[in-house]
Amino acid sequence: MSAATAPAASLPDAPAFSPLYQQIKALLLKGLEGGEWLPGQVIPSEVELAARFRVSQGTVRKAVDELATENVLVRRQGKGTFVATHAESATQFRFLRLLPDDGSPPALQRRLLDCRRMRAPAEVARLLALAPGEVAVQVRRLLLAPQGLELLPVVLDDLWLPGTLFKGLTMERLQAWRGPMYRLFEAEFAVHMIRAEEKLRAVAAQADDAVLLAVPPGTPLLSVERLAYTYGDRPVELRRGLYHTAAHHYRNELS
Amino acid sequence: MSAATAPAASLPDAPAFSPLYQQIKALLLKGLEGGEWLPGQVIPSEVELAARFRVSQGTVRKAVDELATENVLVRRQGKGTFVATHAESATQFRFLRLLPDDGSPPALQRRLLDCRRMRAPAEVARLLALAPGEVAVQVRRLLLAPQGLELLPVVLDDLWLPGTLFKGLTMERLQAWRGPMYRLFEAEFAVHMIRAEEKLRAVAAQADDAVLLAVPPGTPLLSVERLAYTYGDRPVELRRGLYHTAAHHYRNELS
DNA sequence: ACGCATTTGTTCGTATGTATT
DNA sequence: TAATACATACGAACAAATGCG
Repeated sequence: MSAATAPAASLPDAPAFSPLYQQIKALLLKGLEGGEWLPGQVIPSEVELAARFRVSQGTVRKAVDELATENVLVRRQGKGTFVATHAESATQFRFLRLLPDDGSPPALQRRLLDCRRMRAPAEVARLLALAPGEVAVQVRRLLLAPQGLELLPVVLDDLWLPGTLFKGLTMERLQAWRGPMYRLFEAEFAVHMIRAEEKLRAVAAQADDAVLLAVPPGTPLLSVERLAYTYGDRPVELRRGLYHTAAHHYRNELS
Repeated sequence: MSAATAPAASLPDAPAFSPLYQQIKALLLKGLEGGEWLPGQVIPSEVELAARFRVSQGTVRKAVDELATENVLVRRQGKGTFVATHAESATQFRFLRLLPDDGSPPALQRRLLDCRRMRAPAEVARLLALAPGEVAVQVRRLLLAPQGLELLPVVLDDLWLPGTLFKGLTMERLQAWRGPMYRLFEAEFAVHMIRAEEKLRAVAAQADDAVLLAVPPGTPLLSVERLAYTYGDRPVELRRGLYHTAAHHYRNELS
């Protein structure tokens, strides 16, 4: 966006200029990345930040505004500005787009299938920007929806996480945890997901997946491949979900 | 969000208070809805608007800012603020999320299959907020992607439009049109899509759809049901797309 | 090629309103 | 009630991009 009128030669693509509020925004992000303020905590008030960075309150405000619209920060009038967290029920379903067709609120239960450490397969390593052969944690789980008196499997999730970041993530630890998984990652491993990219396609259920999802082999399933990022655009989770969309759908808003 | 501290009784949920800039925003939207400024045109400068509405430039600015982040307006430094349009190549693919797996830019060709006027089926009428039995226009088309030297069908689209708004929309008219369909709607029927909701699921190809998409019956397809809205949250298009996701995927960004 | 007017973009400052504790 | 925080609103000045004479 910036270097449209850049000199025709030499300089690769120098930023060369950045508005003050963008610089402040970058500084705030650095603070968040460095753990100066943790998810759920208040950051200093606008006047304090203005004093610290030697800019006007309005400039701080503009930086915070952008971080708030990106869901990195949350403003609360009269209380302060907080680091976003996956703890609150409001933000609970920020990354879950699967809804029941009947319009009822999502109410999925977890069933943990597996959790193991291993060398990351080449493709996984590439997407997570790991060195070849580096260790990764793989997690498998089912999400089940109440259907009358029963629980029917709806989602089969496969997760890959960098082993260095998730030391000590075990089956027991996951099993014991109540609450959103991303909240566990925040609280126990200091990894906070702020953004994700998803690729969706329709696929046919393989034999083994079909068993777990309790559908006939060949049943059309929605495949959702997610790459989730922390601060600094670092990919830290690869997730492959298979959604059975008989009584649920993936909702998206375009604008 | 507003009436959290409202008096416990009588009033249902009165807005009771709206910031100035929100009122200005509403006035701008009314102007857009009324056709005072058409897609692609400039709106008055910030100072002019400030004078007209008797508020400060900063207040106008905040209203315009919000409309710009909603993609209703587009700001261009040094030139002015413009009404968003589906004409420009930049916004061309705003509502198209299907991308080739190989990362190449989307390059889909159209093939019109059908265009007819008829009474809207009950379900279509309900979603488009039409009176029962009201006339609707149905359009069918294929989107094809170049694959080597051939063209392979990738998307089968089924559209429903309110008949009263789209008088004179014929097969010939569609056939003759070069450019985005939403641009045709803007230019010829004064209907501008600003927002859409999509519901995605995986389905098996029916016999007739399979023929058109050149896939075996039962092939998993991505079903995308879109409801598109104009100003004032009026639904004006129902679209059901079937995507063959063998070499393409639906991309989504979460934040 | 240059400068000028216009328009949005950035930055500052100040005052007041509203929500929370 | 008072203090603190974010929210709204105004005003002013300069920078950067654009288009025109």
